[in-house]
This record gives sequence, structure tokens and C-alpha cells, in this order.
Amino acid sequence: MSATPTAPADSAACCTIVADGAITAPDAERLARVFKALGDATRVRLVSIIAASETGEMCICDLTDPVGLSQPTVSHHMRLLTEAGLVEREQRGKWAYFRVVDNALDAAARSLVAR
Amino acid sequence: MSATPTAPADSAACCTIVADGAITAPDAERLARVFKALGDATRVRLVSIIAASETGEMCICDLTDPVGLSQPTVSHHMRLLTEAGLVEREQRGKWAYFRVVDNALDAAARSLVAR
DNA sequence: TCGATACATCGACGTTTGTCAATACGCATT
DNA sequence: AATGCGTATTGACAAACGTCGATGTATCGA
Repeated sequence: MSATPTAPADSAACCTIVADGAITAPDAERLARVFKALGDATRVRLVSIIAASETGEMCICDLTDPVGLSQPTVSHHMRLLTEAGLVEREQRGKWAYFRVVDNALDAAARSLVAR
Repeated sequence: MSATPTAPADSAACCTIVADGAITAPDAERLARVFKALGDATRVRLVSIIAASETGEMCICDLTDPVGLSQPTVSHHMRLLTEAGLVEREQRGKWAYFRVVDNALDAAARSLVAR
């Protein structure tokens, strides 16, 4: 595009740019699901708490007290984080251990602005 | 409420780790607001479209057609993105130009699993 | 000054989300 | 098998969200 919108001399010359390198609508949907999983303060805290733990993994019963919410609510949040690919779930005995997939967020952030 | 760590010698207990080093609740709230701004497919598309444009900046009238939504809705989305610090707004004449602050998302992602 | 254009705000409506209590499911120990 | 424990699921409800049409505000050109 040759016309620069920084020069407002051309009247009504701002609505001409067609963005071709932008992501598709389905890709946007998939990306938004990842970011939406972190769009809640409780889930941000959950991820941070797990990432900051010594072993790097925690079960539900470890997480209810720090966030001060009921067990079903924490379980629900962890399900969303798992479905978004931000954490991994592993069942060991009675406990369900979660660990952070820390490349997932970076990959999502990168696919938004860079290609 | 799970088994308290006060119960001693429970070899099978998992609820003993106290995560210090995790972010605080107010910080989680602030971070969540950034991610929530990208937790909608339309806003993801808006950011991508602006980032993929040749000049790196676009006004509202450039954006309504690509996302197929009304002008008030696009304006609303851009306000959320601006308040989250993900885009910058600059008024030039009749037009409001938006450009992506591309360090903002990386900074947010990094502060979540800061190491 | 008047009209047109670009954008923001308001009010309203249907949908989604976060939360809990109650309940069901799976695993391990007795 | 029976019991206890950790977790997942269900149902319900208030709050937040996305969207639109109507309206208000600011800027430019005639």
C-alpha cells in the first residue's frame, strides 16, 4: 500500500488497508481459548503456585487452601487449564498431579504477533 | 478442606507443600486482566490484524469490516485491549489509530512463570 | 454555521462464567 | 466387601460478558 495514513491530506483514505497476514478466525478461536484459560485471577494463581512449587507438580488438595476455594471449584479450574494445554494431568493413586507446560503460553503468545 | 499437615507421619500425605514464590493475589488480578483481554476470539483477531498491517496501526473503520461486527462493538473491544496495555491509542484528526504494544504480552507471559 | 464523518457511550438483551452444595466415581487400606 | 479419602460431575444461581441499536461528542469540509 502506497498511501500512508499518517498524511491525512487524502480525505477518507484510512479505510483501505486489507490485512492478509493476520490469523484465521478458527486459529483466533483456538488461541483465545488458551488466553481465556488465564483470564481469571484464580487460574493465574493456580498456575503460578504449581510453577513455584519445589517439585513442580501439585494435586488438588494442595491447591484448595492457597486459593481459598472449594474443591469442586479448583477441580473445575484445573480442567479448563488442562483443556487449554497449559497444564498436564497425571493420576497417581488417589491423587491427580498437575504440572505446568511452560512452553504452551510462550507458543501462544508468539503465534499471535509473529509467524 | 483437606488433611492438615499437623497430622504426623502420614507417608501417603500429599498436602504438605507450601508454595512461596508464587505471585500475590493482586498481581494475579492484574495479570488476569491482560490475558482476559485476549480471551476473546474477536480481540485476538483485532490484535493480529493490526500487527499484520503494513503500517502497524489501524483505526476503527479499518477493523469493523474484517471482523464483521458493529462499530460500537469494535470500539468496545479496542477499549479493553487499550486498558490492558496491549495496544496504544492515538487520536489523529477524526480517526483513532491503534498500534500493538508487542512487549506487553511477552512481559505478562514471563511474569507468570518468572524464573 | 451547517452537515457529514469517525468514534465513544448508554441501555438492553441473551449467553457465558465462577462458585458452591450435593452427589457420584475411583483408588487404597482394612 | 466395606470403609475412607481424593477427585470429578451435576445442578443451580448471581455476576460478568459480548453484542446491538440509539444517541452523544468531536472533528473536518463546504
